[in-house]
Amino acid sequence: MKTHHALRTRSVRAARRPRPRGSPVKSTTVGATRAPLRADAARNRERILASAREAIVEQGHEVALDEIARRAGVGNATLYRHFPDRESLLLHVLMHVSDQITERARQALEAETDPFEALSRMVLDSARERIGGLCWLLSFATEVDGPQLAASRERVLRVTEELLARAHASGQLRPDVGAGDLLIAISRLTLTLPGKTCVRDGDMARRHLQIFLDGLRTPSRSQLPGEAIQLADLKDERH
Amino acid sequence: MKTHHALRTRSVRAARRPRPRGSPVKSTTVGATRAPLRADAARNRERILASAREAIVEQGHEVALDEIARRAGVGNATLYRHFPDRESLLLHVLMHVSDQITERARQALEAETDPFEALSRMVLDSARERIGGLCWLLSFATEVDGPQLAASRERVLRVTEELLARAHASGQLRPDVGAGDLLIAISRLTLTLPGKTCVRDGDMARRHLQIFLDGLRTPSRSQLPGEAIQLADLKDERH
Amino acid sequence: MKTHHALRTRSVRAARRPRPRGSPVKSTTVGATRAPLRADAARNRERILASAREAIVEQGHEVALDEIARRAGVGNATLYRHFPDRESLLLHVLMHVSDQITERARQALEAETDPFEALSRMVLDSARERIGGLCWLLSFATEVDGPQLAASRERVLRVTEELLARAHASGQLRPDVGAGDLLIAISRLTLTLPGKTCVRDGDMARRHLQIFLDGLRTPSRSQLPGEAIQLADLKDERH
Amino acid sequence: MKTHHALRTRSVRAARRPRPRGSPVKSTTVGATRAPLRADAARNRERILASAREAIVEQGHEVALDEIARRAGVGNATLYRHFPDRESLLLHVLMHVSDQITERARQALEAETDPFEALSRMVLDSARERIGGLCWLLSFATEVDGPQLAASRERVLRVTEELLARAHASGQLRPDVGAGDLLIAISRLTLTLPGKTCVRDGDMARRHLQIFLDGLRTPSRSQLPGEAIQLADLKDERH
DNA sequence: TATGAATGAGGCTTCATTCAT
DNA sequence: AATGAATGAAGCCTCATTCAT
Repeated sequence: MKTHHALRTRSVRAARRPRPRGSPVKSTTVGATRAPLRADAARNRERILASAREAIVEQGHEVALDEIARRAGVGNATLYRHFPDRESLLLHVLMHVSDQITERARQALEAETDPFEALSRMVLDSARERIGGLCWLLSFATEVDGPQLAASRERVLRVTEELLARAHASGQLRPDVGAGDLLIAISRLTLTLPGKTCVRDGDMARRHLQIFLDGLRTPSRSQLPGEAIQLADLKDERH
Repeated sequence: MKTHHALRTRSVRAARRPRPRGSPVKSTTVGATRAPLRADAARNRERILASAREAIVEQGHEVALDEIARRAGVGNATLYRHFPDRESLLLHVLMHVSDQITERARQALEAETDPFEALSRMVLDSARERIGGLCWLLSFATEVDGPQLAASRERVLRVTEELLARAHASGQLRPDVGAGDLLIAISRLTLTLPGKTCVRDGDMARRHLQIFLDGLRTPSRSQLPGEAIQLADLKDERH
Repeated sequence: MKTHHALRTRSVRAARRPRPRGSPVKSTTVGATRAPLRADAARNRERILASAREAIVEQGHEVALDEIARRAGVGNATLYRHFPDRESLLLHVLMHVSDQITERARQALEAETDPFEALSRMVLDSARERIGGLCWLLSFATEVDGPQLAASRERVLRVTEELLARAHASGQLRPDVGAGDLLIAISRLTLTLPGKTCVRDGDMARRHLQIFLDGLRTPSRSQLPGEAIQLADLKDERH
Repeated sequence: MKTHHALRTRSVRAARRPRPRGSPVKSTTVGATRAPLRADAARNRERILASAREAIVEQGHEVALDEIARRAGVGNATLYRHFPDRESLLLHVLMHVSDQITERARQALEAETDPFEALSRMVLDSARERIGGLCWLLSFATEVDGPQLAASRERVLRVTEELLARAHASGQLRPDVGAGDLLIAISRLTLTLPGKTCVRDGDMARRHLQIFLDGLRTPSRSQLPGEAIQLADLKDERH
């Protein structure tokens, strides 16, 4: 009875119960704020998200929710008011991260004239977000928690493809890599290692991302096994 | 964390005893099986180790021990008999993995004439072991659980340094990387991603390791931030 | 017993945290309720303590915590919320018992004019508390779990010494006994016997305590082996 | 759902299963050895009993059976061959203790001319056996494990009554105490205290038994509450 | 609305007992 | 006959989630 854990490694029970749907997911980024959301409530929400991200980076993606609530300085039930369950919270953190990467990638596209430089900038900026969790977002369901997550996902995918397309076009990027390769590799190289509270983790991630980028440049120094991982390959692989 | 017995008679006894046997752990590499270990028991032991590795690869390093026992087809207590606690089991799995990597690296050193090829071979072979757990082993205590782990650790470290030294000497490897860089990057790029039971994970790992290797070649295509991570940097980083 | 984290991510987190709150333990004797504690929570807490005492008396000090929780009519985790572990619960039960004995001893000191009568009254009153657990309290660490226990311990010790001192001074108490003798003997003669749920246990305890008291009177009817057990002898005997 | 634990506090399961009867209980003392019992087997049996007694004295009556087996230097299954379950082992230990006390009491009866001296000697000798477990034997079922336990029980009861009868007759022993009082008090005052590995425990027991004896002498220094506990009072109180 | 408290399921570990050499 | 190994049922503790203030 294999259980393909996803964002809810912690509780198996959740899978058994009827998902308590109907949670008022509120957009965290740009348009269409569903509910106006009182000022203090909004502040709480942001603090929870920030604490969650911080806690995950420090202790891994299985942090206790109470720990997150404590860091945010709110009661645990408040956390649940904003995010009906663990999965929801994590997804929103990922969305947040994703959106920030998207934003930076766009800036890179605008600011950098050299396509490979733009790509590099996006990759190295991603390292700053630390959680190698983009992968989850990418490989994870789109419609699960409303269209916002899907949108967020689409945004980062599209901008990544754009970056790659330009880099490919410029002839600086080896042709046998796809957006999937890039995103997965970023995820992995920035993933928090279990059992390590190594301070230099960030440094290492940057070093290794740089090496990876160097390996992406033309002329290709090797023949890659398998085929380029495209965006489509990252969809629906779960379960 | 001082434990004051007396009020917790329940669980104290075990702690008082000098731990019956220091786990009969027979060396997984060379020879010298410590304990004769009955035929069926030995089979169980191997099945548990195999199941553990498999389960960890599939579900992450936090798999329930009961799950591992179930996969191995033994009772939960049997698992405990062989490995007195979670830590012990994981350490033995890591040791097993480490030893196999060491073995392959040695073969690469012998068989390959080209130093960079030898390095590549070792790196790509590592991917086959999947668990990006080497990192733990490397950064983890040496004397804690007997000399076997220390030995295992030293072996993989030494062979890695040897590979790098030769590659550096041949001028094919960029000079600003150390054994720490290599091992950490391998760990990360082969780490099982939470939430993914993606079948092509192995393929991806190999692709990305190859790209990483390409980035390691001379001439250096960039200036790396920070300093080369050496082996010493991986030691004692815990706690 | 060094614990090396990293390989046991599962259970480690809790240990890392500085233990959320230092148990809201309101003083059981005088005043100064530390934490306001909601009405129902306070009720639960009292019920748990009462059930624990009852269960210990009936089944010995190794009763399952789940059993205690069941008797109290609360979930097992609720018990944990109030008392983070077995030790904590038992200590609070002991504290409660100790404080009651102290209180009664003080009343005896005030009310009784005859010093030996005061002593007798304290001893016989102790029997009513049943749990021969004072001994633990006495021989147990003082600073370990906060100052409250230390205080509770000191109180009962001091009042006992006072009672003995007066009885000695009056010439009614044989000189070769100390407070340690008294407290240990009380502990033993009121200890719940394993395997007995004998209803007359209390009666027996009182009978035997009375006989013991008679043996304490002057003139001494024998020469006691060994030396008088003083309070200091009861300290730090653990581990 | 109160469970009246007796000799098997440890496992509740045992109570659920059909008692695996038919164990070849062999007399440990005088007459009628059922099975000849090979020499080495007999030696094992004695070593197990001795280790059990020692372990119980040191660690309480809940020692792990494996611990006892280890002390005896035999495999755990060997222990089970001799004593089909925990209960059986404990009962035989008690029987052993009981028989030794009986023996000493008889010697005291013969050797001492003064009846109270004889009583004292028996009481103080009992302290040497340490386990305050006689009580179990006394209050415990008689027919459970064959007639031998019943016999052992009867023997110690009878000799105790004889000692008391003579002491009463001599006018040295206060009249309001019975054999039950004596045996229970001995049990309690020699009971191993949980959480204490106090070396002076034996000293204390002797001191307190002596004080108790002094309290038993005439002239009575008080009026005892309740009635004298007779032997009949100790029977069938369980469950 | 926000929060402290309650809960039950589940994980890890232990141990009495049975099985297979 | 003796033993090492296996087992399943608890026990203790944790934590995601729900309730009641």
